[in-house]
Amino acid sequence: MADIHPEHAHIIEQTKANMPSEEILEKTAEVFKVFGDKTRIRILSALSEGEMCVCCLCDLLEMSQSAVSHQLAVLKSARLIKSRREGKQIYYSLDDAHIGAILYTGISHAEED
Amino acid sequence: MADIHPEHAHIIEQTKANMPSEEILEKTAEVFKVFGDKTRIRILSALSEGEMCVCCLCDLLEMSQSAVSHQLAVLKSARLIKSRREGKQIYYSLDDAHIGAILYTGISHAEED
DNA sequence: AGAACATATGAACAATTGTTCATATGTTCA
DNA sequence: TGAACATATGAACAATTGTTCATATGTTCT
Repeated sequence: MADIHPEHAHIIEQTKANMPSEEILEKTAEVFKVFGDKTRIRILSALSEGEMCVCCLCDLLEMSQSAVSHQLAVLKSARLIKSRREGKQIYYSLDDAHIGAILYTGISHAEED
Repeated sequence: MADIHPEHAHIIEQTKANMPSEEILEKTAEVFKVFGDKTRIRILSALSEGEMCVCCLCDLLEMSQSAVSHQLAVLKSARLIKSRREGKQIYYSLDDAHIGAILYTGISHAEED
């Protein structure tokens, strides 16, 4: 770690003062981390069309029930999706509109260039 | 993988047809993956205040020059940031306004509840 | 109650990732 | 040109992560 240049000290302090707390930055990274997996993005993208049961997701994604369930658990514990039981099946959907907005922002960025 | 229920086949096809291509979904996950690390979020958050040289970032984040440089390389190759040399120092900044928007969306979500 | 179905979950393993250490590259100034 | 400074980069290692396999839980229907 290099020495602090006196003329930079002000900028550093100023920037530090304006940044969100470490706790918020940590939480932010955790949220993005959950979005940062192809399987989970596929699930979220599917659910952005409407709620869907686990077996539909398995068929749609062509993945094992176990793999899908594990990722659904990750998404749910991060509160990106919620579930509702109807008889034997469990339907998942995006937790709120905010999630769709984050997803859409990321997809838009990926679609550029 | 369970058998496809006939009454679900339509929903599955419909959803699949509306989803972005696998390539886009893959790219989307990759972008979020880059956002999904605390050190990189801290760097992006600092840069959202304005451009900053590497040594300032090291001081601000209280991290080694090597660790910061490695993450700057990751951010740059994902085109989330860009750089500009001025003498011995190299200044980094967010690549475009879109990056700040994605960051802000994530931070807002983390700030809720 | 028991069979069949839908989903969840624990353990294990391969693959990926972030940091550290050591060193290389590129710039300025004497 | 050589010393000092600013940044980049390769190798190595620990830690984290996603999938598979096996099995458990919970629901419906007869």
